[in-house]
Amino acid sequence: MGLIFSRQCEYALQALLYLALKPNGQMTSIKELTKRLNIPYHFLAKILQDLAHKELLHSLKGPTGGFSLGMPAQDITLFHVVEAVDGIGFTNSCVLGFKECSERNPCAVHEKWGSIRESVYDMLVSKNIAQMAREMKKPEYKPPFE
Amino acid sequence: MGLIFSRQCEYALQALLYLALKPNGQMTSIKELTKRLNIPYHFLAKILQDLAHKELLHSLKGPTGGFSLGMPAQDITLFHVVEAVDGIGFTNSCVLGFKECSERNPCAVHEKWGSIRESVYDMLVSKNIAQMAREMKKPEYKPPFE
DNA sequence: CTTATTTCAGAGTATTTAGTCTTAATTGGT
DNA sequence: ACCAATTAAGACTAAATACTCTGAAATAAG
Repeated sequence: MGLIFSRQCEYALQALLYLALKPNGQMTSIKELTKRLNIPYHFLAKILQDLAHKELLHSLKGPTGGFSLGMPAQDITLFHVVEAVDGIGFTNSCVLGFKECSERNPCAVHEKWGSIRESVYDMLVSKNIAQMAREMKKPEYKPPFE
Repeated sequence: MGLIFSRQCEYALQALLYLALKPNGQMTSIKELTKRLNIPYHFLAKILQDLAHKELLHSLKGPTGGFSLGMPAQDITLFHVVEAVDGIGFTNSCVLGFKECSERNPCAVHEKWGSIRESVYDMLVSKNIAQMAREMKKPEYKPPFE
């Protein structure tokens, strides 16, 4: 049912966005994240663990421990996250599910879908989470983590 | 993993397209369909059964029985099929998974995604399976059912 | 050194989606 | 009437995804 991205990926994006709003290097606990983002505790823990392995996050144990971004927020695009969590199979698969779909051998919506796919790709690479976090700070935006 | 549509939906689309190439009212057996489309027999049987319940297909038992389109091919759009099989949740859900995402309270990619979603919708309603089937008949197009 | 707090790791459960199997019902042809 | 071919139906298994639980390891603070 998840539209394009898995729920896991959505949660990852939400968490990274939340962390991007924090002062540089400040650690944030899973507890705080799940409380604000309304994501199941242990599930989020798994996801963050995974993101740490993939170096998108830095983690520290013990009291005062938690997670922080593994690199500058402006260097992390939506694409990075999606790639890390869901993979990028969508960039070359046929909407109708035909295995043999290609330029030479297109399905009936091959071209139309091609341009839509480009738009999606553009959206993913043109947005970094620093920008996005800033936009979400605007007063008229009531963030999901409130 | 399924890009946008479930595998079930992809199979349904492929089957309907195949049937749209058949002379009006001619019955086609599951056996023929699975052979040509390379879809697991019993799974396709379930899917077709379901499409028959939803009146997109007409079915007949017995020898010479099988399935045929439940209405003229030019009246069936991609949207009809997707709606029947997967539902149309994608028309109003947030890419980032925020529940509260709306015009008043947009996420950081709300507008960009909005226009992409419109393109997808356009693609789905502008194509009927008669057209699509015709395009697939072109000699340079090697259909998936060969 | 002890303790409280936190992530880490791995096993376990639940739900959904994908796919299978078996038996019954229908129907055309002989 | 009979037979063979076909869909109908429902229970079943498999795999993927979503989510939970428990115990261990790290570490900051007293």
